[in-house]
Amino acid sequence: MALRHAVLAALLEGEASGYQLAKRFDVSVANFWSATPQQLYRELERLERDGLLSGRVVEQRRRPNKRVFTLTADGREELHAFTARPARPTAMRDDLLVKLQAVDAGDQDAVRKALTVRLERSRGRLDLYDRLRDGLLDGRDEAAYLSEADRVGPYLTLMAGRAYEQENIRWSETVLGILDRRAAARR
Amino acid sequence: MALRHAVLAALLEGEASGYQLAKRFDVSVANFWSATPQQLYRELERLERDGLLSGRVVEQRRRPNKRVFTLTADGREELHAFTARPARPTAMRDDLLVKLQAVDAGDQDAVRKALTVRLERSRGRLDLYDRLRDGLLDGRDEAAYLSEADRVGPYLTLMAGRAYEQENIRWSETVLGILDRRAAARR
DNA sequence: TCACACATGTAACACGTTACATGATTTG
DNA sequence: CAAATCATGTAACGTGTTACATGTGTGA
Repeated sequence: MALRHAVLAALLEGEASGYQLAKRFDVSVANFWSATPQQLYRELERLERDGLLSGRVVEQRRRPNKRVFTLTADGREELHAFTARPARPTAMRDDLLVKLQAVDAGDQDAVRKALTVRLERSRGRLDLYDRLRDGLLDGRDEAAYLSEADRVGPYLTLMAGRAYEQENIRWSETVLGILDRRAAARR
Repeated sequence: MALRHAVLAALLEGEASGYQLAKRFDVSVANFWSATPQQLYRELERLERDGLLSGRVVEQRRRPNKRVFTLTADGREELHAFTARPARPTAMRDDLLVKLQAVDAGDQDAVRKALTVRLERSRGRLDLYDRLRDGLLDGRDEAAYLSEADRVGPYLTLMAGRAYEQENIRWSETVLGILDRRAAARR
């Protein structure tokens, strides 16, 4: 039941329509909670029905109208209560690692290819996170930011994403090296 | 559809019953694909029905009988084909990071508590992975192991788990430090 | 004797994914 | 003129979670 809370947490950044929320998830939230647009539309309806969000239609001239959603007081309370409930251990589910586990009985070249794709993706994400970080810091150093900012949550989750991608890059490079050496030794 | 392939990959280590497979997932597979016993029982039935596994009943004297499953030739082929299909980007879903994102509107102490629980868990997992690694290496160094072993997949995914938990430990410690300093500054 | 490990499942529900549908406007 | 972006959704299906049910054997 944490998609709800990921949505509520994302709306702390300010009101959004389903479409805008999907964008927001793509760039920053996906880092700790990924969701498809369809899930978001469904969840927004439920949250509104349950009184945790309120929606209103914004009429637009050269665009289709949109429905933007804002946290209600109940929504904020629910989010607060959620942070106090015990978190359950995270479930990892990584396609690529299943492939790597089976690499000795699988297609070596395809797995190496998949690793390079992952590596490139991680580099891209890291670049994005660095740019987002620069935007948050806005010239200040980290210590200054942390003592001035009234919200540190988004910064800390961003740093988690950065660390995760950096580790991913290091690990992928190591594994690619190992697989390449083994491939060379087999010829 | 990758639970199937995680099960097939886990059975590369040798035949297992549903119960044994659940244990195997807990200690090593959970690192890249977590699943509940219920999911495993369901999937084992499907895989047998589809001819990718064959099951046989092992009668036991002082224990309930068990059904152990083995990869069939079709199962190995399917696993090979899977390694060659494009992997999709991993979907992160982390409860704790949702809480951290909302920490400024949430219960600070509860979030710090949750972080220490996560930290302890990561330390435990890291210890486990170190012991599993020692078991695999069996006195050899990594280079010797990698050139001698006929399967490197399980070692490489284990190293992914190690790296992930190490990073988690570093990051949790940093974040706890930051939150503690902020809590102190607010008094 | 009490809790834990062995061993297998069912049922109901919640959540996530994929494909499709619609239609306007802006950018190349 | 085509492709991408804005904007919202439905339907069908596949996967994952939770609670429950059952019974034996082993070790503290």
